[in-house]
Amino acid sequence: MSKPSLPQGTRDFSAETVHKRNYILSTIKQVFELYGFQPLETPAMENLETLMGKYGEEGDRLIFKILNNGLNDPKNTDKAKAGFEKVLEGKNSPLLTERALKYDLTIPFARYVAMNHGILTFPFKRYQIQPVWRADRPQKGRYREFTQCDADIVGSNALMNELDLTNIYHDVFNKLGLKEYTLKINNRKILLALAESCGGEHLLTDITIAIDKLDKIGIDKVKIELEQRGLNEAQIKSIETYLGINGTNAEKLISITQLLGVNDNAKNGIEELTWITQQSTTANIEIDFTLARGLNYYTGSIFEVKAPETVQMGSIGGGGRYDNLTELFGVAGIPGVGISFGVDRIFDVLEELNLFPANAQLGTQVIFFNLGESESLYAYSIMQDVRKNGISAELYHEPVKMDKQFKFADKKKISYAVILGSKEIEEKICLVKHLKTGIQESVTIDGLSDYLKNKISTE
RNA sequence: GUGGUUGUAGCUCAGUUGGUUAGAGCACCAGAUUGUGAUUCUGGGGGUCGUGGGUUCGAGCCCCAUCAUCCACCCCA
Repeated sequence: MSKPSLPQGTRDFSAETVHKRNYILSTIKQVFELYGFQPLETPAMENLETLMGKYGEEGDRLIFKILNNGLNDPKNTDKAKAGFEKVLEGKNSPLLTERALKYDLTIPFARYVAMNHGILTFPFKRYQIQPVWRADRPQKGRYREFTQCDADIVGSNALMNELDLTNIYHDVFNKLGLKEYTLKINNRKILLALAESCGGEHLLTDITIAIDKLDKIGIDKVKIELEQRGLNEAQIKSIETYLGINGTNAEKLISITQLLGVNDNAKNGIEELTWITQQSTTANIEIDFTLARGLNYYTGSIFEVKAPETVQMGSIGGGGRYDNLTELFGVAGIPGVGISFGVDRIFDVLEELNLFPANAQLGTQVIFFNLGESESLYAYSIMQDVRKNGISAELYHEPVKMDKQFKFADKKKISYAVILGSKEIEEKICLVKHLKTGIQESVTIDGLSDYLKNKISTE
């Protein structure tokens, strides 16, 4: 047998990592619920048909497909071969694969809303935290299995929802200690107006894909890309002017009105942006007309969250408004707006800035040293009392040299050691040693739980 | 999907133009030390050199394949 290994792009999470991830996830969850969102979970797999064609050609290629069972049954041989022929042509075939792992949380959510729109109360606010899978080539900060963390409101056009979502970002990042984040905001209607002023709505996709890369490749290369996508010099010129707008939020709104204000779509978009930035009380919101976001289903406000500039990290969250997500599943007229947190990247940022609180990684708090068979049995009964008081405790599993027991405690980052030997038992006391400072105190056995509770809470 | 990088002990790595029985530091275990973490000393366990083929008298080293890794592109979180 060969050495055990993990599939490409997947990870095991150690206790420390799980504790830290849970700290992030429970913080987000708490805020979501505070804003009236309810949880939803959907299966790991969906029917392939549900997912295909929803993420563009590239996306279809990256969906993990699940091979049907029973293909080796002789009565299925012809079907399997026919299906295989189709796959060789680059097509999918239900003869071979009917199910796939979910690729994101949005499409399964849309499917859920389409299936249940009769019984849901609108506006429907749900959050969802689950793993998704993509058959992408892994690299820095990119995995084949990763956790998405979404909140959406469907069935309402009110801009109040956008305001709520920006405040959720603010609350979450403040609770996580990431006060220097930037929430970039733009409106797809303004981009649409830009496309129209350049010659037509059909240019929207090409323009958004190109300017979405501005951050990464610079203005010159964006111009080259626009040229390759078939735009002429005058069109590129006006896009460059658009991208050059800067200043405070208020100044940007004036500039954009001068540039595109005659266009109805632009007017709407600018109105929406103005309202959101005026109502929002946080200083972290920044209008950014270069923000485009690749996903084509966005139709109104779009968001993206940047980590503080001191850390080299792409976006740690994003979202936007869409008009007709459920139309794909035959239910029209349900608009929505949503946001997403990039949990893995937030993890890396908090790690780099050392923002995890010490209690985010707490394991065992107290260890009882094992000083012999009868002593340890006595210690065990005392330990049970300590556990009843909500303090996580363990007893060293065998009577070995204290040196070894100290090292064990050290490795497990346990804060306190309780020494309870024959001498102490006789005197009805025990010695409690704080392992970081080496300070040792004598405590009565009856008072041990209270002593530890007090110590741990004031640490 | 395209191009490149790396893979040797638990960890970090060395290993000469292919040549005896593959090394170091850290970690681990035991003893010096049978109730207080250090230091020091002594001894010890650990490797099918990612995997499978090939070339060769001989392969950790060369060739092919494969798996994993990291990086860039594409795309995206």
